[in-house]
Amino acid sequence: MPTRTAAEVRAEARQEYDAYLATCPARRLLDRISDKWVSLLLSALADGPMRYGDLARRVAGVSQKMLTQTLRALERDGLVSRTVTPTVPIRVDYELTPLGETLLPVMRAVKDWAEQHIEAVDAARESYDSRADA
Amino acid sequence: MPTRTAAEVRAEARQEYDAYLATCPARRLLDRISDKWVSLLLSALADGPMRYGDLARRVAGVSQKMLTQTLRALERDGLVSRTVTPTVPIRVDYELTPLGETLLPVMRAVKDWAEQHIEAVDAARESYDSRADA
DNA sequence: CAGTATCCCTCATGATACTG
DNA sequence: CAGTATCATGAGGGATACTG
Repeated sequence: MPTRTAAEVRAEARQEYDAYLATCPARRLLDRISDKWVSLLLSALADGPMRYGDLARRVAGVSQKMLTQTLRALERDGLVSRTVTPTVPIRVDYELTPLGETLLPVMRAVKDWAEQHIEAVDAARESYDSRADA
Repeated sequence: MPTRTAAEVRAEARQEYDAYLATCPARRLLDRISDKWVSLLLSALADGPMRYGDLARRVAGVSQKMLTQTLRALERDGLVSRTVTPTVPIRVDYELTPLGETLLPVMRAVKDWAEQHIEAVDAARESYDSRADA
């Protein structure tokens, strides 16, 4: 009789794995940029600084909660800067940091692959589905 | 009195937005590669074909459900090929397709950015948190 | 060996309402 | 204007058990 069951061994492997994912740089970057709203906000900010309300309008469909939450995360990671002007009414500007700007080429690489190969993916998908339907 | 409330307008914007996201090539690629297990499987397969059980061991921590589900999705998208050898016991090999291999440079670009800039991100995060804690 | 089927539960997101 | 707080839901993912 083993000291640990197969399930226990796998559970432990998963924990180690999660710990690895939490520290793996590439994984962390993927998690960050693949967030639903991040790429939209970054590309909106690529054109220059924007106010909170401008972003809300530009990225129509985002809730206040997610807009704030996403911007805070980007600010925390040093990718976006937040500037408060304590006028009345208050004014807050968001802007890409130099670090944030270095991310744009990576986003572009993703976009380029997608635009070049998405048709092949769609064709493969259609082919797969037609086989499955048969 | 407006025909549509602000909430209705936003709800409609979200729908249009979701439709846009569903077709946007770059978005779809991001969704695909940022899936929790995809990058692991792709890099495992980058070294050559692997059997189902090999992948399960190599990517320790993945459940059978997610392993199968992820492989099926990759196969459907034409990124991975699945070859069944109906011996007893059955044997199934997975392998990157040529299309799947074109994805590796993109993954490398992500990895390179991460390795070059992750320290800056960590520093920003620490700085942000120490401010917040104050 | 390589899956499929089922249940369950957490977490992320969104809607809504309120505030400095 | 630019948020914060609270609540609800639903989809993703895991554990477990079963199968060709």
